[in-house]
Amino acid sequence: MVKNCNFVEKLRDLGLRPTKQRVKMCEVLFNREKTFHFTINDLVKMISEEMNEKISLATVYNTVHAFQKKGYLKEISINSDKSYFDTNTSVHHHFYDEDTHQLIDCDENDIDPVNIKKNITGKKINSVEVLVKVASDNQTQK
Amino acid sequence: MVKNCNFVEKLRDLGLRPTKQRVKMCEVLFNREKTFHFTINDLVKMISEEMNEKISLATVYNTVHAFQKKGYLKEISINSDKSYFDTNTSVHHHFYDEDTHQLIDCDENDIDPVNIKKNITGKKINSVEVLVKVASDNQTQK
DNA sequence: ATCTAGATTATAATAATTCTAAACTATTGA
DNA sequence: TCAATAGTTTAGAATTATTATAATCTAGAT
Repeated sequence: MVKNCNFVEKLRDLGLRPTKQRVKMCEVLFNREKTFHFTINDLVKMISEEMNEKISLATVYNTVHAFQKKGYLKEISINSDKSYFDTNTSVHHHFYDEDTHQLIDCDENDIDPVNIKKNITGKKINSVEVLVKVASDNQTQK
Repeated sequence: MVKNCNFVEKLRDLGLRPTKQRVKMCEVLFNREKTFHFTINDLVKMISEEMNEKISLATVYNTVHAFQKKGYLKEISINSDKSYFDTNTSVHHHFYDEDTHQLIDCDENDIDPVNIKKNITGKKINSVEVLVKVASDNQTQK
């Protein structure tokens, strides 16, 4: 279990004032073995269930966006009615199960490096993300 | 200029009743040299400006979704507050300009085929999409 | 021409997200 | 230490995209 103190330092390093709410959110998001994906709604639920804490929805939005801007969280490019975020900020790809709407991380062995041959003058590549959509194989393939 | 009649046939082939609204929407969407990307809002504007026609918002949604289900339109997996659609239904990838929020099509020469080594039992791959995010190269890189 | 399933429509409802403005608090520096 | 203040949090309202509803309409079959 990482001490709160670390998050206080981390937040300060990011230029974010280490408020009670932000530290709590860090604990919920980053005090884990594994990285994971979540929606704002998931996160609010986690905060109230795991931490028995209530943080205003507006603050959760603000903080998630602040973390994202600082590169502490990553938004996932899936078209959906809601936004998905990822605590794994490294460059990696995803499988998306269209049946269950589950998002599955790939590691570097799952997909070979993508070779981009196009170049847009004056622009640099910020990220390359592959999304592999999968669905049930058998029966009446829709 | 493709005759309406063709869209009537096309719609029938897709199992969609060729109503006035659907034919009009086909004209706006597919009577073009080039494929393009749009949001529902863009499309409503195009219909009213280019065709001087008014189609109910609900119908535009219904029809776009019907076209999508039939594979006549493709939804693009960009996380955004609104949904983007593409009249180019072939498998292709995108560049996304984070400065201008413009979406640029890739053709098959721009990105080498992606080699997926992961396999999920019982699931088949429906699509593989690469999204390359680019932004201004020079100055204060954010 | 009539019937009917499927479409269209205006409008209401829903859901995610952003805005607002008042209350609060971490930090600074006197 | 303590007040000033800039940055935060908050509840609730506002906004925006999308979906649901239910009445009306119409394409296609009989």
